[in-house]
Amino acid sequence: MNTNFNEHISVDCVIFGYDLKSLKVLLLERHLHEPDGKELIFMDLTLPGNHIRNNEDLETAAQRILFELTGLNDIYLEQFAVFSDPDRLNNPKDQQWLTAIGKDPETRVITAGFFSLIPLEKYYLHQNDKDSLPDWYGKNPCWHELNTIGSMAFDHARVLEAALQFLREKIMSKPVIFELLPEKFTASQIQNLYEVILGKTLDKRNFRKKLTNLEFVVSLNEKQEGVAHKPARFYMFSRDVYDRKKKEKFTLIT
Amino acid sequence: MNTNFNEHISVDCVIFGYDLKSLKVLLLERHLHEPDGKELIFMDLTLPGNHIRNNEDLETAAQRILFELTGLNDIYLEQFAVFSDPDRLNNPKDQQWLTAIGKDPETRVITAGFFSLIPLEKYYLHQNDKDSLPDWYGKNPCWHELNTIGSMAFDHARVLEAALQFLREKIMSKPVIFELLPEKFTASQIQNLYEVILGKTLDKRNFRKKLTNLEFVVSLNEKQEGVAHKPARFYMFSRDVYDRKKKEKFTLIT
DNA sequence: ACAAAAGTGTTGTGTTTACACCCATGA
DNA sequence: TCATGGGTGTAAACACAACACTTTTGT
Repeated sequence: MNTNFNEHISVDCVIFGYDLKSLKVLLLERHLHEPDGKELIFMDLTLPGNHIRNNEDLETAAQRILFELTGLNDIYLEQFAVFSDPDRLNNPKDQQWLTAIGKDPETRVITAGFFSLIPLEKYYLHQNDKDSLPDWYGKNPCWHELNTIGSMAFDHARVLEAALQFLREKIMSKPVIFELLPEKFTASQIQNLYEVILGKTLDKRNFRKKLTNLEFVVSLNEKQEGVAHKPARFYMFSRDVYDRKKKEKFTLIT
Repeated sequence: MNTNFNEHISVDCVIFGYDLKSLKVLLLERHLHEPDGKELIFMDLTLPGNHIRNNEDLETAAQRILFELTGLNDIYLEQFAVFSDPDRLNNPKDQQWLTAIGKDPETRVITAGFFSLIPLEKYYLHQNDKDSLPDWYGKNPCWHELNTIGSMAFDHARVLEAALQFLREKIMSKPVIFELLPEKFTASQIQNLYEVILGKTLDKRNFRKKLTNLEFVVSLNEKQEGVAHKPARFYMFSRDVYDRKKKEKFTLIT
């Protein structure tokens, strides 16, 4: 087994981030230029992704590719689906692009979707140099608001939609919500996060009742400062306590 | 794109069946003979699986392969995980077998696991002719009790374990349990099925209370006949009603 | 008459929902 | 003193867990 790229298998990463206001997703730009000159033919958006190497696990590949394209390092990644439609790269734009970067547009490629959640404040994206990079390389990694995303490459709109659905189901049964929050967060922040993910509003009093009843959400003796209203108390998630009493079910929402 | 086999991508199917007593899984035998003669070198068990064709969706491939190997036709299949460890085919036995059937044992292969549930009584497996088939072809499809399974090919023990875990989680939130039952079933039959899948016993009265409260489980005016005890009432699952009121949550178990 | 499995209700406890007002801070 | 979001309690409805005896059938 060698370290070449496997031309049939790729990974794509859907990285969700939360800035204490809205849910965002990490995307790159895909550019296509005239073969000779600098003329831009089109630009659209793409998930960070690429082909795996033959000696790599899918997850290792996803970690590597994400790092290469965006500078994000060593973050929790989880595979959530595989996209295997034989026609998934057959839109005219995609065929044109594949041909332009020197690939055989007929090659069958399946992709594994990976998903991750990070608190925006904690990570910095590196910026690559748009103009010196070849067309096959994703440009300008950026966070995008979920509901204002333009045209996407390949079947990435579908991949994103599936990831969002996966996220919605996952937060109902596993404590992944905390991956999106800063270490210390207020009750309203976590409630707002649920609301933006699920797209519905929740009752404040009932939500807080449940929150404060969870033993693994520990209330700190620390409050917001410098806000123009009654300062809110901070909480944090204790994975220790959670692991110790996994049995207790995770129902912040019903 | 062509119809050749893709040497990097395979599918494996974990088909669970229930015979109103215990949970079973569908396996084939993998044989390895001396290159010349009829001498059997080893035999172990394998999930039904094979490589996909380049013009096939993963699910289409799984359907085709399952049919070719076992005769099962047009059954509900769902992808549940991908197995991509670069060393997944590197056990000595597997390397020997791959070489013997004329494959390059160094080729990287990832496999998509598919999973299905069927009521045993409704399906017949075709029997293939062990002795006239080449070694690369799975032999003698059979239902095996889950807790008496011998040595398995490749990483199939892991695949099976993952499928079982997936099933345990899935029955808690989706009405897939009914896929394992005959159209008409009794309360004890469905309770026993939960018990064998989850590996724990449930309270009869509480279970039946919940069962009869589900609007999409309709109670029939029909009873068992010829049993040496009080005959039990039959129920059936109405997908119609379920689809109409998806909102109501699916909790036969807590 | 016996064996075998079906069927059935109550009570205490915890969980969910719905709902409206006062509080602390900075500007 | 105003605007902003923080913070709190109760009652009614419902869901859950624990628990033991009677019924119907075939043999």
